[in-house]
Amino acid sequence: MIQDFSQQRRLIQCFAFLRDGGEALRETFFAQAKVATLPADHIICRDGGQCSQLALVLAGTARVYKLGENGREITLYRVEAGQSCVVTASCILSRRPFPAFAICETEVEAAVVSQADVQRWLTSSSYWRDFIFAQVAERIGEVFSVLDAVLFQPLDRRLAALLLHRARRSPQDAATSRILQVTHQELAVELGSSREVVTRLLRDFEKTGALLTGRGQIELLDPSILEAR
Amino acid sequence: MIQDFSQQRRLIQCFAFLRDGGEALRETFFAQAKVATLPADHIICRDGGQCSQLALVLAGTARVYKLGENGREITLYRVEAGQSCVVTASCILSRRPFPAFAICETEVEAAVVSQADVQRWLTSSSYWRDFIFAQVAERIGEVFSVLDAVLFQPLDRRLAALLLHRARRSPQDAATSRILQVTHQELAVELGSSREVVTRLLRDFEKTGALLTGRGQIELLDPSILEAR
DNA sequence: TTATCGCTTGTGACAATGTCACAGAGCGCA
DNA sequence: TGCGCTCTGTGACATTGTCACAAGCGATAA
Repeated sequence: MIQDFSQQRRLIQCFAFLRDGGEALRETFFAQAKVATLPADHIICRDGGQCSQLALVLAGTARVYKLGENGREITLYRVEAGQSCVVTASCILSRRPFPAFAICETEVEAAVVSQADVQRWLTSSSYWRDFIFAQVAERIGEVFSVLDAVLFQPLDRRLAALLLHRARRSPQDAATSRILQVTHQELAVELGSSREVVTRLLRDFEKTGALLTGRGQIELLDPSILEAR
Repeated sequence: MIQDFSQQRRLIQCFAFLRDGGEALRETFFAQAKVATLPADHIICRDGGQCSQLALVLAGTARVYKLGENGREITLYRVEAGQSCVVTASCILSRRPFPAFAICETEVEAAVVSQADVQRWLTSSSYWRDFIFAQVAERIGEVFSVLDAVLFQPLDRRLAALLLHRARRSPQDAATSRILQVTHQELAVELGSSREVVTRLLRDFEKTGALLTGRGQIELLDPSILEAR
């Protein structure tokens, strides 16, 4: 049960289906859902584990990734405010194990909904249904892109794209947005590669003058070189 | 409209939701669906294309794959009798482009359902809903496995597993089931690798006495060697 | 029969990426 | 200052992908 008006307001802001789905949906949603806060690094679900509840993220981000036998891993996608991990939903609804790991990257605040409610609202609300299927399609699309990148894109291009993407979404002012706080290991994990390979590629980029590397940070000097990849 | 009783019977045999979902679902399904036959090699959907209808396969198999810039490709999964490509469904319901290619591997006979009906039955039938979500979860699981294999499994092991899998499902008698009719190129496409690499690995397997290769066929001599991979 | 054509297979050289082992550099902290 | 931890750098080697090209095999036409 969610009684706090400010929480209700935030949920409505984050999730359009609550805004547009009508009074009935909102009422049953607030009656049935709970808000939970998970600390950073909390493991939400293990590969092969069962999930019993669907989380709708209000704040923070969770990362969904695959872990290989050798310890290498790759990030599949992130679940951010206003989103939900619907792979969870489909696992809930078909009682299958979750096929990856999910972990809190930051502290995560989320509304938690039971399997029964997820199912019930599918019949009663077209807005909820649209939300769920939009999320399903989005995640499938993201995973397909990852697969495409892994198989068919050269790693230097993928690394360049990742650096540019990070620079774009860094929240600081223009002056510091060119300095990324990130380790080689973190980049390798995003790409599903290994740290040494990332180190080598960064050295090559550095030779061309595209960037400067330091311990735990990368300064982009000439993004156009990276864009050319 | 599907009036032919034998077609109705076959559909009910193939799809449990029609058997268990009640008279009302059956009636509306047979009233709204059509049966279509597509020739082998027919392209069902291109990468980035829109899909407007959901196909429920009655006979034959369709293959869903990703195609890279360089011409390499990888099979993601197959849609066989009793199944449906629900990635299509989620694309339909969220009006997103389909993120891969789908092609008829054999002649395919399928019941075709409009976007509106897919949506309508989600509200009206829990059996239809369960069917759709079971398919979604299954496909997601398959794609996740492919990604896992590509990133974390050595290719010789994947090739060995593929050969054993083919041998198991080959429909002939025990004597000939050890002879696979398949080209190196076809194996490469399954694995998302290249023909030369498959050729090399097969040569290595041949050296160990695990199999014999001939033009367009592979004879398994000692499956236990492959299982050890 | 022979010529020819298309598909399939074989192979060597090289490029890209992953793995392993290990060394050193930077940084916080006792 | 010295210790311990994380992060980075590097060489050697294994695996996989790419490219170029040759050869084999089987069907069909001449």
